[in-house]
Amino acid sequence: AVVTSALVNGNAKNGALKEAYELFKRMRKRDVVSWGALMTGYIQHGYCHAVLELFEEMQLEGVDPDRVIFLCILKACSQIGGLTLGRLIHDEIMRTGVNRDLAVGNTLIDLYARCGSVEEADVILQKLQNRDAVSWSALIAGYAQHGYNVLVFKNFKRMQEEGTKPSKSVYLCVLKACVNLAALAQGWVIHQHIVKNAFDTDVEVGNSLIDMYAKCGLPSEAYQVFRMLPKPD
RNA sequence: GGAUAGU
Repeated sequence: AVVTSALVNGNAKNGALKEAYELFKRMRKRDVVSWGALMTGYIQHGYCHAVLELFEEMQLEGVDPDRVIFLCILKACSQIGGLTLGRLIHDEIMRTGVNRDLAVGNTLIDLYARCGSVEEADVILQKLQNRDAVSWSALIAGYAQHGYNVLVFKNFKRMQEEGTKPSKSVYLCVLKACVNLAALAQGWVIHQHIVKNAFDTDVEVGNSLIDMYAKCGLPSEAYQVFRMLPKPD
């Protein structure tokens, strides 16, 4: 079962989902890891509904979910906006105690934030003892996506106050909030942060800086940033 | 032997 689960995983990750599934079906003793390997393959290729169907099937076989299964289901719910099922899974997670797991906590934050239930996402982050940069970026991305621009800034500040360095994703979200608010002064401050933390050589960050300056009414600075970006050779 | 955030 160990070897076959590894093979299922390999095939599933390479996008050979059919092969992974065939292999999986022929296993005589499938365990929770085999299910998890198959589900992560499906989720990584965007087959959310298939993951939910596999979950039904797994439960019918009497296999108890573990943290990886929960992660897959939560991610599937998050991607399809399945807040109702997500809440049910959340309840089950609370009963099993895996809610203190960092990845599970972060995925719960992502679920609620992405589905627009941002206050619930914030509550989970507050309760997550070992929250990290991913926890904050999941929350902040939710705020940015749903137009809570002021909360993007507030939480950008909060994460730094507790000593967590903003990641590239967070900077992209904050720049997006600057654009939404046409906040040039804020954008300039963020630009200084970005330079100080050496994210300015990153092409995606650079592109967002250009976008921000162009839309906030400072095309000359947009041009400067453009010129500073590394050229392909 | 399977895990979480931006594009």
